[in-house]
Amino acid sequence: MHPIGFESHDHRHCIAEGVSAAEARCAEDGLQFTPVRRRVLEILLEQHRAMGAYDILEVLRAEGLGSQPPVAYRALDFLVSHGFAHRIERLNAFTACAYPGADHAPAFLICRLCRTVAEASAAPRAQLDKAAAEAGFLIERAVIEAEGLCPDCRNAA
Amino acid sequence: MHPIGFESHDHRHCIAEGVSAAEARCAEDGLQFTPVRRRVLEILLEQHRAMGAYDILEVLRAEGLGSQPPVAYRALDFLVSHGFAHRIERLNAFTACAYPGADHAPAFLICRLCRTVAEASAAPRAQLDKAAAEAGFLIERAVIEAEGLCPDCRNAA
DNA sequence: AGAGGCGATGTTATACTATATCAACCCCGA
DNA sequence: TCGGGGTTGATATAGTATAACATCGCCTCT
Repeated sequence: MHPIGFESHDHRHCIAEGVSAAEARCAEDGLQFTPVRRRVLEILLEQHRAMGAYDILEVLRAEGLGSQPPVAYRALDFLVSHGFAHRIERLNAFTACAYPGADHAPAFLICRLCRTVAEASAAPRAQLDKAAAEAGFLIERAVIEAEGLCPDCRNAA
Repeated sequence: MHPIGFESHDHRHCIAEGVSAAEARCAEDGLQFTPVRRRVLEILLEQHRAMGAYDILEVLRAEGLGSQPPVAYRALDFLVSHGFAHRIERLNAFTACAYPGADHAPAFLICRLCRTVAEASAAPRAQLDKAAAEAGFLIERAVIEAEGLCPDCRNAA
């Protein structure tokens, strides 16, 4: 409900919590939290920003963790499919999940200038679910993405 | 509110209405409804489906209306920016607007099998607006896209 | 120990989506 | 007639994503 991403906060906490939540879930579910996967999650967690797969690949390459697109895409697919990260469709980019562990239908507030992404957890889905049910449509996955200006860029402009 | 796209209907009506609404708005606002733009809108209107820019380009090419990507993208940009069509971020594709003329924030129900797209007009935005306002975020544009199975594909499966 | 399966990674190649750039054209109004 | 705005034509290139196949390490079953 309350979006995470704009207000100042102890960001080391976000990183630590994101990594350890993923670690725990992987241990619990028998998933492999490999070095590449861990590092990609860390890269995403370093900022509340959307990053393209090729931005991430550049970092991996510099660190000797892989140099070809599939390396980045595979790690991102893993993170997204297990809820540790989200894909921002509007930007063809990715961001770390701000509510790791919570089973949630996220809504994103995306700044078009600095690409900061805030994540609100409780998506306003009531009407959408109702419309879908009436139409006989089975929703498997819904994305809500709002684009605009974050508080900082708003002030700067 | 009520989604358009799945139930059987007189589809010629959709096409006629879509084209004539665009025609009227262009005349009113001094916009040029050129042959390429008209044809692209017609192509989109022919089905309640998301089509990629290159799918459209293929049709244009076969009809001698243009053969290079910018032709399709320019026409699509025009249609989208004036509300005659929508971009489906999830699919990197486009669909004709089902409520031409109405000023609306659309929500989409996208079938992952047949790519049929239904459009619901009244987006459930109250909570999103509230969260954004609290965060000091200025929403300029919001997309809601639900992916799943349409009634037909659901029955088939 | 050896065989086989499974998931992850390495690597090459290629497909798909989108835009920058500049030239040509057309219509209209000054 | 000249110039400007908007549209189109055409070439090139940028950006995003996946297919396909080889290899490796690990675990298990025998």
